[in-house]
Amino acid sequence: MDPQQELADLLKALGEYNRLSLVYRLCTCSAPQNAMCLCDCCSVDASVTSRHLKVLADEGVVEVEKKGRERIYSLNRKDVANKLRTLAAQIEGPQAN
Amino acid sequence: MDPQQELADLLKALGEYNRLSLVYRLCTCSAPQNAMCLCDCCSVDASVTSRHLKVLADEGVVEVEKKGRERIYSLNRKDVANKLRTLAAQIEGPQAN
DNA sequence: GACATATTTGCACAAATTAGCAAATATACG
DNA sequence: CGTATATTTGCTAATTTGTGCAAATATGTC
Repeated sequence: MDPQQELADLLKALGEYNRLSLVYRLCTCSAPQNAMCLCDCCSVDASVTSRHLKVLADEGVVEVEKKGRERIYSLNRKDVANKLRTLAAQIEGPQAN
Repeated sequence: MDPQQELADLLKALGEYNRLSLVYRLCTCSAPQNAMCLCDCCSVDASVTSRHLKVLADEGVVEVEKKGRERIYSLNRKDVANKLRTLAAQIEGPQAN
């Protein structure tokens, strides 16, 4: 797919309050979390959290691992950070002073 | 306003294809551009470009300067780049290796 | 098997978003 | 003043998005 479209989709995925809350939550937790635990950080129905997490997973922001009846989520830290930094560098332009 | 909400709004502003096109266009142009020139990079009506530029301006992504009947747009390079890098650092977490 | 917990899915709905077109506004220029 | 160019604004339509609730699915436990 168009890389620009992919980046736009990533930014859109991050650009929603509750999804960003989920990401922040995963940032600060050293251990991966299951969906119900993550559900606490945004005051919405569990089904909504489930859908938000799916969006984040589809965009590669989070990784999912099945563990019994739970889904354990963790951040794709390096990958997302690199994409954001690449964009930052492009926006900042050649001169870095 | 809630800083998390502000960041979400910034990311949402960047997370739309045509707006991201405008940002990229402003990235690569060394000189600031007026709206009609910027209009070329996304195949939409001028009024749509105008609205997209307003969104970007409201989020502090671009600066506007009136010059005659034109509006000259330029990127807030440092500011946007810093915000993206801050988020990248948070997502990446403590270990930077 | 019966039941509890975790998560997803179907459906409905309200709100937000994007887009286009025509009209309005602002400014330059003859 | 009349006209051309640049940009914004009002209106509308189509689409997407976020949400909640109930039902379905998946898995663990007794």
